[in-house]
Order: sequence, then structure tokens, then C-alpha cells
Amino acid sequence: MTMAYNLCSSPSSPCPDHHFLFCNTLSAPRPLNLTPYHPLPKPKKPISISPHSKPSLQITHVSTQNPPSAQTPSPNQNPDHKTGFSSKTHIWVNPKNPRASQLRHKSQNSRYDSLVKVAGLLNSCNALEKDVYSILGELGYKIVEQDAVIVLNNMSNPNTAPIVLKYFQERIKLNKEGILYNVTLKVFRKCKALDRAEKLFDEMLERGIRPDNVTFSTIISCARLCSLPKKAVEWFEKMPSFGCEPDGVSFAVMIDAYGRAGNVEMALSLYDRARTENWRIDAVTFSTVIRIYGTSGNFDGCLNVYEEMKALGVKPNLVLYNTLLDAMGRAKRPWQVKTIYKEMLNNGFTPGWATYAALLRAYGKARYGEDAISVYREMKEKGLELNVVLYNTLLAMCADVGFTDEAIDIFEDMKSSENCKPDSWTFSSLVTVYSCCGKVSEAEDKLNEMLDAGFEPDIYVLTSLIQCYGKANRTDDVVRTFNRILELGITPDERSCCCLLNVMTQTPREELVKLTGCIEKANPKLGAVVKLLVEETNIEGDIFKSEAGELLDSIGADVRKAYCNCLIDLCINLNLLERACELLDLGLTLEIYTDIQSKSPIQWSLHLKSLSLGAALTALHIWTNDLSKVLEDGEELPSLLGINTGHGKHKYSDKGLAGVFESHLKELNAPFHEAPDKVGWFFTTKVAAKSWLESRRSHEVVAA
DNA sequence: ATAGGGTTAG
Repeated sequence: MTMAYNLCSSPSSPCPDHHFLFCNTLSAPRPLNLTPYHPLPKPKKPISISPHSKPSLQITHVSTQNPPSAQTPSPNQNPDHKTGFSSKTHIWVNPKNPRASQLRHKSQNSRYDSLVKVAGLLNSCNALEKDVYSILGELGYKIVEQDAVIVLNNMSNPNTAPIVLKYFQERIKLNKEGILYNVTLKVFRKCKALDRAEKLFDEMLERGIRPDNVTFSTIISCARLCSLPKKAVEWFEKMPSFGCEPDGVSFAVMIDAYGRAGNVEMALSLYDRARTENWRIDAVTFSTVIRIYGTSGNFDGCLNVYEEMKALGVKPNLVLYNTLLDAMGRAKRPWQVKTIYKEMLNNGFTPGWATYAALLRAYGKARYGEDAISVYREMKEKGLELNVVLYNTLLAMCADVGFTDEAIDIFEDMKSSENCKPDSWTFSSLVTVYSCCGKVSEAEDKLNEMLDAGFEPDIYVLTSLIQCYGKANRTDDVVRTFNRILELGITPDERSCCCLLNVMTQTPREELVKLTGCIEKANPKLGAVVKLLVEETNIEGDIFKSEAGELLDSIGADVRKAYCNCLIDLCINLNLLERACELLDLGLTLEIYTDIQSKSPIQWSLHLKSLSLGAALTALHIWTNDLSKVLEDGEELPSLLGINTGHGKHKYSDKGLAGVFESHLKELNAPFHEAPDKVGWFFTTKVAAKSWLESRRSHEVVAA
């Protein structure tokens, strides 16, 4: 017998234009070069790897020389051959046709699937030689090394895996025993069992099997997964003594190990070494390095690595794009996220779940409400499920930008989804949603819904509710809710104190005393500072400033600006402009506020983005004083003066700073006018500013 | 899928 497939390439052939692969639906003869492995000597009978399947359906008739059934005619004998028609039992497939490879895959799949099934049985059986061997016995005698690799590679039970290894060692003539050890190491890695991996390594040496780079990278990544970076280093350093030169993958694993351990410096120095030693660094390694830069907050580092990669001619892959998108999201650079995402689509990549998750996180964090919602819709259209974290990210964004209706829809969708349930984060975002639009009873309903769902009230949801009552000027309910926090044994945190402080900025003067009591209980230091303001205590020199400075030093960097903004707002409400200036000055000294004023030869600017209204007015007051001083000193103003209020996506504010600020500028008769083409900018000319500042000064003189 | 590295967060 010659070939079981027929190449009809001769001009006289009935099918001159095509090469046909002769396929039989019962037996699947196939070209030799496609045979995945070569069991030698060739079995006379098909190897039964799947005990339950009929011989005729087995995939082991891969040997083209050995059709499994004598009844199967060879193509040359096939009476239908010349006509090109298939008989009932045969189909003709062009080998260049995708169908041919589909059929090949199908036949391989059943073998692979059977071996995977066996691996599944071994994962859940007792770790007894008797039980393990009995399952493996089903494979029959004619198992080959590759079968053993597939079985072990699909295992996850660290107790049965060594017995399986032993079985194969006994039954198969192994040419590459090291491979079997390496896949068994992978099982231990899956279970984060470094001690077992190390034991197996010793056993390997005892049997005289030489470890290779695969062995080491598997053990190193196991140590990484176990969060044992020192062990990872130890194994990495062992490599040369076993004659193993670390290669690209070894470096990649070590870079990741250092990165996960928080040792950014070592990770990056290895990356440097890999570069200077001219290792071919691939996209996987680059994405690891980008992730390390991203999690350590060096976002420009991410982009530099990305540029380096492109310069080296390495093509980005989907994971790399996902990592980069995630990093730019953390960096709060949604515009960069958009650019990179566009590039990714242009390069033909299809976004996956991780891509959408990165986009949602980026847009949510940056309060790009419309963009976040459209990502959400796209995910729903594609049938991609969101998890709790993603839903909560969306809902938090809705609360931030005031998307009430969207939040309600998303919450309904979340409740109807199978795999995820609202948690206390969800409810607290919803309470915030209602609190922002002043719907007190709806906010209370959400708290009750949360309790009905079996959650304990927590600091987050109660803080959101305090915010809600505060906005509605229900001071007694604020106090009641705050006391509830204390009664539950919860210690108020920085955010809840900040919330109380924010409520104070919206509360009439006569009710403030009720809230100072709460704040004193929550944070005595803050209580003392607030009391100095509310009681309008006259104190000497810099005592207030030093008290406030001590307070701001004692709290986390993430809430410092919020505290400072609230305290200044409180001052403005209480007509304590001097105190407000002291606080703003303190904020500048402590670098809570930076770059409020800037100067270029043609334009001086006041940047009020991220300042509260009170802080913005205080900054304006100081700026105008500074400008007056310039005139007094006989110096020149630039031709243009600008105030930037930002685009106004502020939490808990309907219009944003820009809207409110405009009316204040009018009140002050300040000649600034909103720029039609630059959102959030107010401009005036040197001439107008000069006359305004001079008239202001003469008023002051009159007042004095 | 068929011996080694990467994307899941608030």
C-alpha cells in the first residue's frame, strides 16, 4: 500500500486543478507530516486510549500506512475515485481547504479530550497507587511519551501527580524524562506547592535527570506565585551551576518575580541587563515591565518601554495593549487610553474582557461618563459579563458625575445577572447617586434594601447617607447617622471626617455646633481646628496655622486637599477671609496646591482646577492683591490675563466651578469674560485689568 | 491544548 491520500496532480487526473485529500469519515488517514507523533513500531491494532469509544471512532488510525479496517478501500481502489464523487463512507477534501485541517483537529481532539478526561479523573481520585494505576490502566499498553505529557499537563492534584509520574516512568520507555518532570513541576506550581517542587527537583537529580531552563523557570515562577521572591532569586542564581544559561524566559520570569515582590529596582535592573546583553525581548516581557512601571506609578516609564519595544521591531500583542491601557487608566490619562485603544483596533486586535475592564476603569476613574457607559453597552452587546468590581466602578462613576437614570438601569441589570450580586460598595454608590440629586427617601430605601439583602451597615454607606442628609440640610439626621456609626463600634475614618467637614460647609451657622461635637469625637485634632474657626477664637500669631498644619500632616495624602478645601470653604462662609488665606498659604507650603499661579511673557494665569469655590475665591483674592502690588511697584502687566476654572466635573456640584465662579466675578465687577472657544477659561486684557484693579484700590481707600 | 514567562482592578 502506498499513500492513503491521493495527490491528483497529473494532467490526466480527473481533478487537475485541485489536490485532494482522501478522507474517510470512519478512519481518518492523513499525510505523514501531519502526524503529531510516531508510535513505533506501528500498532497492528489501534491503541485504545479511550476505553469507552468504539474502535472505529478512534483517532489512532493516524498512521496512513495502516488503515484500521481492511474494508476501507485505498483511493486507488476506490471505485468512486475516478469520478471524484465520494461514496457514502468517504468524503473528498482539498488539503488546502480549511475543512481538511478541521477534520484533522477533530480527530486529534478526541484523543486529546480522552487524555484530558483521564487527567480529570486522576485529579479527583484518592492518592493511592491502586486507584491511580487503575485509572491509568484504562489507557492501555500502547501509550507514548506524549500521552504522558498531556495527562500530567492537565493535572492539578499535587498528591496524585507524583504517582502518575511514577506509573509512566515504569510503563514507558522515556527518551525525554526531563519533560515529564517539568510538567509535574507545573502541577505543583498550580497548587503553589514550592516545597513539593523542590523535593521533585532533588528526585530528578537522584535519577540522573539534568534540569534545564524549563525546569528552573517553572520553579522560579512557582516561587513567585508563592510570594517568595528570595527563593526565586536563589533558584535563578543556581542555574549556572547546573550548566544552564538564563535565557529570555528566565529573565522574564525573574523580572516578574521581582516586580510582584515590590522590588521594582531589581526588576528594572534585570530588564536593563536583558537589554544590554542583547536578549531578544518579546512582547510578554515588555508587558511585564510595563505592568511593573504602571503599578509603581511611573506612567511615563510605561510609555518609554512601549516606545523602546516598537523601536526594536517587536509587535505588541493583545495582553500588552491591555496592560498599557490599564496603566494609562491608573495614570488618569483617559485621552492616552483612547489613542492607544484606537491604535490597537487599527492593528486588527479584537478587544477582550480585560480590554473592556481596563477601559471601564480608566473612564470611570476619569469621570468620562459617556465613554464608560458606551464601553458598558458594547460589553452587553457582545454578551460579556461584568463582575461586581466592574459594576461598582460604573456605579461609582455614575455617582461622581450624577448619572442617576443610568445608575438605576445598571443596578437593575446587575441584579438580574447570574454571577454577581450587589455588595455594600454597590449600595453605598447608589446612596451617593440619590444623595447627589437630593432624593433623601430613595437613599434611605437603598440603605434598607442593603440591610434586607443581609449586609451590615458599614462606614461607606453610612458616610454616603450623612452626605445625603447634609445636602438636604437635615442636620439632626446627620448627627443621628454619625452616632449610629459609633454605636456600631465603627471608628470613623478620614473619609467620614471629611464628609462631616463637607456637610459643615453647607450648614447654617446656628447649627454648626451640633456638627463640631461629632467632629471632635471623630478626630480631636480636626475638632480643635474647626472649633477655632466656628467659635471665631482670636488667637495670637501663627497658632491657628500651626494647628492646621499639624492636622494636615497627620492625615493621608489622598484626603489632604479635600480637608483643606472644606476648611477654606468654612472660613469663607464664616467671613474669615484672613483664616482662608492662611489655609491656602499652608496648602501651598505643604504642596497640597501646586501651580495655582503661572506666568508667561504674554499671559499670566490663575489655575483653579480642583479647588473648591471657597478656595478658588481665596486664590482669586490673593492673585488680585498680587496684581495690584505689581501695579503699585510700577511694573507692567502682560497683555493677557486668564483664569482657568477647569471643565467642571466636580462631585456634588451641579454646575461645576465655572458656572458658580462666573457670577462671583460679576459681583466683584471683575472684567473677565468666558472664552467661547476654551472651556473653563475666563480672560481679560491688560487695559481692562488695570482699570479694574485701580478702581478696586480707590474703593478700598474710601472704605478705609 | 500538546514541557517554561504576561492582563482581575475598588
